[in-house]
Amino acid sequence: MAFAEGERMLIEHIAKKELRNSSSRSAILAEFLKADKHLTSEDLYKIISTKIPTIGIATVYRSLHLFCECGIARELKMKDGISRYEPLLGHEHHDHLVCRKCGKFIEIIDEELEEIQKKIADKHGFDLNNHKMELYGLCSECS
Amino acid sequence: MAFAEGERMLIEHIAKKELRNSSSRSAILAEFLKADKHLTSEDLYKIISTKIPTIGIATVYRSLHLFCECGIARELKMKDGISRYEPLLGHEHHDHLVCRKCGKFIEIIDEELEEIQKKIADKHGFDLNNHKMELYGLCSECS
DNA sequence: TTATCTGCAAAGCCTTTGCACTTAG
DNA sequence: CTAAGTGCAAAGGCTTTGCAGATAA
Repeated sequence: MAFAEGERMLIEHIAKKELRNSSSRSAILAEFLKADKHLTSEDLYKIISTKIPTIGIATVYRSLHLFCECGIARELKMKDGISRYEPLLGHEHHDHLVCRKCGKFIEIIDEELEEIQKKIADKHGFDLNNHKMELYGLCSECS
Repeated sequence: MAFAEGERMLIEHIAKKELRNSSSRSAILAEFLKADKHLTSEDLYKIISTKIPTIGIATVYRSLHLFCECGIARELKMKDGISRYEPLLGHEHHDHLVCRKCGKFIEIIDEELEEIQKKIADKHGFDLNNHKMELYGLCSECS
């Protein structure tokens, strides 16, 4: 279960860095994992606010950064300049298909693609450890 | 030659949109194409400033947007949140290999990759018209 | 107790916009 | 002359940071 795993990863990270457990952070993590999709800091802030009305958006940002550090989340800078954060747990390494009209976001997992990426990196002597691919177009409903 | 082509594209766009020719804009275009690499607005602003000291960065931004509109340039939002603009002329459709350490930027052109992207889009009923891929890792000199 | 965590507001940073002036057509 | 282009400074929008009070250990 993603939640338990995420919680474990966060706790480990906190232990390693000698940070502290906090109820706000746990709540933010829980909501983030529950949503299980790409969220902006604002999205997450709104969700948390319904549970913890006094929370500040700075805490959301600080938590998201922490989640990225310990591998629970990944930050994506999209075309609109707004960062989105996506959970990595239970999602294999993937890319995105984005509809230019309705904004639909589809996760792609493709073996063949991964292989080619690796091949390209090798050819240029790169030691690959991350990548980002976004395909933009019109989805079947919008075209 | 990229410059002549870029100038032609800009002029056509200007004609179509009933805009006007301006010396600043031409100078910005010339420097942009001369650099022939990824530039931030700040980079380009500095370059132009040496030729036209009175120019404002707003004009650089406005020009870059125009170049993107007419297909001379493309805007890339990178991990650091700063937009970079790259010339499209004389460069086939390509992706990027980025070194996480030294920032080296390599353009990739790969037929096979393009095909797979198309295949993936088809599978999901998407009509693809754009994509962005960045592979992050360590280059041979940095690893 | 002590260092971390938090909310708040202020500051940062890149980018855009309003305005009055300039300039192309 | 008219509408687009420009520089400047101010405003925007997202994100980060400083600070004093709250909280975990």
